[in-house]
Amino acid sequence: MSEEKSLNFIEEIIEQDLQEGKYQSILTRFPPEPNGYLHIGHAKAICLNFGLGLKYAGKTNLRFDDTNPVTEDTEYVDSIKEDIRWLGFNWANEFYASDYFDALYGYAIDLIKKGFAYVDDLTAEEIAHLKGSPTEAGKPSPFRDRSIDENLQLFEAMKAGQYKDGAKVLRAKIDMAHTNMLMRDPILYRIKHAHHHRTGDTWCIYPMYDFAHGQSDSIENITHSICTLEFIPHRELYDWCIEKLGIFPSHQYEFARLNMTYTVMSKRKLLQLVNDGYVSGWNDPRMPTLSGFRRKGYTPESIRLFCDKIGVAKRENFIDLSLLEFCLREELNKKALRVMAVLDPLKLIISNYPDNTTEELISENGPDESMGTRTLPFSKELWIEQEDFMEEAAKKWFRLAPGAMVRLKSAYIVQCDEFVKNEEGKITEIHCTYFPNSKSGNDTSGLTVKGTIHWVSAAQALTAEVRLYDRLFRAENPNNEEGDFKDNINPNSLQIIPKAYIEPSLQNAQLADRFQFIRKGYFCLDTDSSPSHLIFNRTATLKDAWAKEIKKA
RNA sequence: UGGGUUAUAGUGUAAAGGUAGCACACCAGAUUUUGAUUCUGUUCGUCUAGGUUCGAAUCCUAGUAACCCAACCA
Repeated sequence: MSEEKSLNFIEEIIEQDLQEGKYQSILTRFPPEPNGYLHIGHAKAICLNFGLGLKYAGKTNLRFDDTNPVTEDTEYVDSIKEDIRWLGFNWANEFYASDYFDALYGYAIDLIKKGFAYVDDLTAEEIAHLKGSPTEAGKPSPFRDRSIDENLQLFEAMKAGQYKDGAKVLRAKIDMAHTNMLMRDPILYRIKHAHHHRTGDTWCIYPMYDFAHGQSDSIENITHSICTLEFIPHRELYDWCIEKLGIFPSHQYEFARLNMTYTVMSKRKLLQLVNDGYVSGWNDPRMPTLSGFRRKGYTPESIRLFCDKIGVAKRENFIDLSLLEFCLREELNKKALRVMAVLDPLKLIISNYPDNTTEELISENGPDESMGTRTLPFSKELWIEQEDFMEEAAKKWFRLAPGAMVRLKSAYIVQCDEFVKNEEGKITEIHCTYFPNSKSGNDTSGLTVKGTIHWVSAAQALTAEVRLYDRLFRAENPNNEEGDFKDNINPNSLQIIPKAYIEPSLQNAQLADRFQFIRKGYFCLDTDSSPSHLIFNRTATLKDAWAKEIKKA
């Protein structure tokens, strides 16, 4: 029953490289910039890079691309490491582009000496202006032809801190008329008198991405440097640097980043949601960040499965959020402990059940027998779900209604005799008769019912806060809509139920536990929870055929 | 208007000249002490127009569309 899975285009390249003996083994890297938290799009890149290392008996480095001290911080470094470990991957080495600042500086000197780089005194605006446009060639800077000695001197003075931010830059000398804008004398080094999270105040000049990334790959002997599509134009410059410097030739390959429905993936936008208070933080369960998914109750396995299913290719993609949810349910369905919780309570009184009596019933913890059983208290007064009763039964209604019978999960069959309504027209109580010989597992009543509902014994029920999450955006693609993406935020993305009734066994719930509140969804403890104030997050709903039925009508 | 990249069911992703397959979603049904799970089935696709070939998603020609590139961000 082995299912042969076809290779993605990067695996094909690797297998060919290995076959031809171009490399004995492969080395990949995951290169985040520590200026934000990792999101589900990063998970795709992580699974790809680390997965390749694992699949081909190679290795993968974690390298922080920390060349811009202004936006970077150790808070992000720590969160990124935590998230990668949580996803289940181990890096061979933890490196930083800042580890290579000396080497990079040396490379710059080398380029100057070879006549391939020069110091430019122009302002940012002037440089941009002379750069031309995609359809219009650029013009050379008046400083382009400085002598090698002068460039050397000036660059050293830059490093020594003799100039203010922006006063000078080091540029590559390539071709101001190049069709690739990036090749029009790109900036290699800029002056930033800023404190770096690792090198402190040692440097006041910092290399640009294009002068750091490829060389860092090269220094580490990365064989396959995998990045997203928008870096395609950079490859020419990547290769140019490696060639002019005569260093180890790493190669860059590009794949399409992940896009997903009902969310945004850009770090800039996520940062905005955090800073402007639309969410409680980077790890808000509505965020597409890995820390958000973790808090919401997603498992690393489900995210890895998702990354496996979406594939790797070069074309733009827009993945349905439901695929992620499918992967989640796929796993949780097998693992989650089944328990009962009533979120929107309605009192059910069993008229013919003895007063002041509690019965211990046995219920299975999950579909797999190995998950065992537990006992549940059952008594005369129960809480059931408001939505499980209908005053006038709809078509195909299997639940409670006047005269209707249902099975109380793991307990008895009851029949509704009457109900009580308050002045506002809200149903407050329903009265039933139970059939003593219909006890679950020992049913001799001969009755058959179509519906089974969950319940909690009122006397023994615990209370808990329950947080119900929905998608953060109401538009399938918030980026495509008119106006600001934030205008499309779903106003009902979080619904807090301050007092839900839950079965007593939940008192001992642990953070790592995964539950299915029967018929209501998958839930887990929130990090804010405490034994005296339990808080549960809804990880995902269950598929709901009845909800669909209603929609149709 | 220059350069680059990509086009296969609704969404993804396979098929390396030889039966267009798989997953999710959708729809219909069976089972069910969760209207869950599980199982079965239906519908739906090669960007367009030409050409080569016994045979084209695949090769050729010409179009078209989408995305990326003019940060001292990565």
